[in-house]
Amino acid sequence: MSTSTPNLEEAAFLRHYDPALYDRPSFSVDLVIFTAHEAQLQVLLVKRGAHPYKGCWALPGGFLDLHRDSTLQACAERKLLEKTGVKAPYLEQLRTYGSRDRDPRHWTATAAYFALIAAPAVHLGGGPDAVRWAPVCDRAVADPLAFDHATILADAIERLRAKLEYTHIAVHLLPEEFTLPQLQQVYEIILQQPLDKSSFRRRVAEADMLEPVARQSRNGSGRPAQFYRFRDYDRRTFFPRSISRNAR
Amino acid sequence: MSTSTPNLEEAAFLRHYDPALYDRPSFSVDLVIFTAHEAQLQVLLVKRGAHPYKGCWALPGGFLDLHRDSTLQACAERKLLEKTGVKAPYLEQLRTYGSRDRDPRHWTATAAYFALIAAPAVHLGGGPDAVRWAPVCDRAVADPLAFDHATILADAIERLRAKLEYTHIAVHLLPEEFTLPQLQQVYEIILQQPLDKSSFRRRVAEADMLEPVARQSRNGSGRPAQFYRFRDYDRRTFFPRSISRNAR
DNA sequence: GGCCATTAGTTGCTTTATGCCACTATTATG
DNA sequence: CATAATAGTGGCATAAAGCAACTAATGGCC
Repeated sequence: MSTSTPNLEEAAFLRHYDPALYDRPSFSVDLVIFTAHEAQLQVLLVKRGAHPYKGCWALPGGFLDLHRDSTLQACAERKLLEKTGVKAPYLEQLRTYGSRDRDPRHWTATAAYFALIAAPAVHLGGGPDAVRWAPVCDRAVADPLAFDHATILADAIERLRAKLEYTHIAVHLLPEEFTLPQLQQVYEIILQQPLDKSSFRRRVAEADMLEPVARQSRNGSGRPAQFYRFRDYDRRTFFPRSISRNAR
Repeated sequence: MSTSTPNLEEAAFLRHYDPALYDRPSFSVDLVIFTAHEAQLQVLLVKRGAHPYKGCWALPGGFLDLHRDSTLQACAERKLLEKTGVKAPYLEQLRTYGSRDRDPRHWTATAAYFALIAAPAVHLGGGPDAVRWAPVCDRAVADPLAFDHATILADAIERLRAKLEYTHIAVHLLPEEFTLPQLQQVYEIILQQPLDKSSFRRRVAEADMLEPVARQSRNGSGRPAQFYRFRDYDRRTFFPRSISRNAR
């Protein structure tokens, strides 16, 4: 990214030569990387090292590399790998934010993606940037975010909540093998309301998404819980009803 | 839009001058404009007058104008107005498609929007382009479409179907005043299955979205139907359950 | 006018899903 | 061996959805 102002004479020439070439917004990809950890939904933030918003926390991201990235999705996958060192089990485009005002320098657009990863999978601190997990509380994090990243984050949380109702993406916030109480806790963390155990289990059973594995938890006192594995990561099936109807 | 190939020497200079300026994909906005007409879901297509895909049907759209459009949404609104002459009651971003391959010339990205308008509202044939409504059958139209527009269309239909289940956007496919049988027909057209009249009306009544107006239909034989008006275009309320559960 | 076809709109019963709460099961701990 | 703690099941009251028969209001036709 450059902070120099365009040479207007040159720009005018280029515009004449090929209008489509010059009339392009600066285009980047930003990531909203979620994990569920310690009874909280958390999002990965990086501290900006350059102006504008220098020193401010922001969503990880960066500009497209037209030579390396053959698709937008590939660019998002590359940046995710660079930031977290893992290939996320779930990565989905959120939407694209484009306006003259979102960056004080010029017209910019950013394609926002959101990713779900299991908390233990990530080892931060690889690069020189300051990186941290920030707990999400009521559609936002405690710190102010650069650009329109607070809006992007709020939209991502809304999308995540909505998709929890009719898809099984919650499993991607857990390790490959997990228990039903763990899964229910993920739902409760994200929907921010307690769910009825009996109804929750009935619904999960009806969806027929999980297969038991020969393993049981040993978490201190109490009856050990059965571990399960998500049956088919490719299949996109739906709950017959909204799961938040199981609220108590 | 230009079909000339970039001057590589010049491009290299510009890249040196401002890497962020040159490393940008060509960026456009495409529209999926839906209407419900004659018991079919229809989508607006234009015939391409330039290469590539010259003579092929395509979704309407075009490049951003960084001087006129302050946001992506504004650009979509402008193009919609240019194509249809109306301000659509519903316009929503679908997603952005970007890859090296979708245009044979170079790396391109397009932000796709979908719009819903009432059939009688539109008067086509304003511009020199060939424009037509194409009936949608099973997530596609009869003709092959330019670029990846068939994919975009399929995604738009999927989004429309999904949103029909939990929002009231269907009303935007009808004139301001409409009858319940008309509304039910819109649902049946898009979901492609007959719905139970009694359950449908019960659900619409529970949602409390419509207010009756002092007007009745005179459509040939049969009892005249009550007209209604959508109560609040701004409010985003939801059906408590998926409406397609009313399938017979 | 009277009958019929046609479409709009209502009612009530049956079936299914959900909310709720109590119950059993299996472990650790003292 | 009792108790606390967590996992998991069962049953019943209530609410919603499916289904089909019913009434209502219009135009067309004799």
